[in-house]
Amino acid sequence: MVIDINLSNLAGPKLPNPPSIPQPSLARLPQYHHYLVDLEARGITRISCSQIGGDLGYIPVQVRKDLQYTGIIGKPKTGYSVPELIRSIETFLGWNNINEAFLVGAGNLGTALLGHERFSKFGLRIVAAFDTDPEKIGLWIHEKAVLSLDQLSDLAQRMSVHLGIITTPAEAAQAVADEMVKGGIQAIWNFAPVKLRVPENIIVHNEDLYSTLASLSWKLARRFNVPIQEKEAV
Amino acid sequence: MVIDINLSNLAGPKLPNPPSIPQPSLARLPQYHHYLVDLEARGITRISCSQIGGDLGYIPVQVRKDLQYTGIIGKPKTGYSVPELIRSIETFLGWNNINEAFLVGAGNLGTALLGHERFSKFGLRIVAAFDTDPEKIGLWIHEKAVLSLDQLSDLAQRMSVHLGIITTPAEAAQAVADEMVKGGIQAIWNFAPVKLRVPENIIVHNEDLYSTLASLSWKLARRFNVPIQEKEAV
DNA sequence: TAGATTGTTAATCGATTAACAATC
DNA sequence: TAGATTGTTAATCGATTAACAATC
Repeated sequence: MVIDINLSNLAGPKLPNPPSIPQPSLARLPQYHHYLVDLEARGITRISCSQIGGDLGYIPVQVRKDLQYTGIIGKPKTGYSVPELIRSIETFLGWNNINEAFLVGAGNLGTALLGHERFSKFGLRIVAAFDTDPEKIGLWIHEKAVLSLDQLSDLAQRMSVHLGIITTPAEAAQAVADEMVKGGIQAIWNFAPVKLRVPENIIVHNEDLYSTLASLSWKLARRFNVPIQEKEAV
Repeated sequence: MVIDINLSNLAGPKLPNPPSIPQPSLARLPQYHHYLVDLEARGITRISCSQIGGDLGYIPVQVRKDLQYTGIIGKPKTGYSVPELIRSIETFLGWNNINEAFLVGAGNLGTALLGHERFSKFGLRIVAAFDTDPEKIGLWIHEKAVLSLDQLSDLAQRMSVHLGIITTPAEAAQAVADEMVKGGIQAIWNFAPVKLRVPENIIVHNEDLYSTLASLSWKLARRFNVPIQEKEAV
């Protein structure tokens, strides 16, 4: 048995924790999961990579590689056990252990996330919201209290909440992130269109709607405004 | 002058329209844009790649390559003109021409997007919402009417709306996409965690929150449950 | 057994980074 | 001019895909 403990966490300017799975593979796992849960509901117990790939639009090898990262072992000729595969993905992603989270920014988007019950199936429970607007502080949104941002770092420490969600305007995001770090929060899910400056060891994931919007509008513009590109001849 | 018209749009199983800019670069452009607008507001008129990179956490070459795709030309020694660069990015992304969009799924997330005024600065105007829930049809959310999904394809054609936003539950998403395609919609911004099956020529971008959540929970789990990986010795 | 499917190693492809030339 | 910075070509790196071996 080979035990492989990675302690390179504290140093390293580029790889704070060399991921043993490529980011794109990681991002595809929930998609397989969703698909498999649906299969299971329909009573299907075994599945092959080609079948999964065919249904989701990937080539079989890619599916196989992705699934292998979760540690699943398939049987030649018959494929994988659907329930086993589901459990394997859930365990791998840590969806069995609930992460409690604080959300900052009780605007439209924040409210939407607070009301998203389904997150609890995927290891996420938002336990409280925070804001700086006195009109919002004291409200309850989807059964969660809206507290003053001042209380965040203290409460995060006392409740050992280690996940923070930022749904504030861009201008406020950095200050919120600073508060979160002060409170010992380990990971930040950032919906504000800003690159946050945080210590090395804090995990940050951006959900930047404007990036997607940029791609969409570029492609639409390209399609409608006839794709002509001018270049100065040399 | 070299004119380069790309007509490979209709065929090609892999490259429906070979992008002349890598997807990651495209996704970074809005970030530069945001940063530059802020600079401009502070009265700064010229900027170098190393400065931008230093502030946003990229190396200078990468910034330079990204910006070059927009067609901007800089001056050695002095860098780029801030206002020119802003305009260059906006033109490149097509943010000057407004895209009108239909949104389907007037739940929490849909409501949040309907209320997001800032989108209009980035070429997006959501003109109406749709739903199948009779309780919602007829309502007005953030000054936009909620109509019956039945009306979508007809209205999309008559108003030549070519962008659709899906904020329905996973189960409903495919049917909605089908309606959109029927109505002649060209591009879909999909927030449902499902891989949509649409014709080749339809542009689809997924905003899959569960992908991000997967990454976050995997990394958190990895951090807290001591990163030990067992492998069977050979 | 034969053949389908997993598992694994090698080749390809695209994005990032490095090295260097051009220019103000 | 000298030096900073852009522009461009080459090298590197990581993810995807192809080729093939192992196995039920």
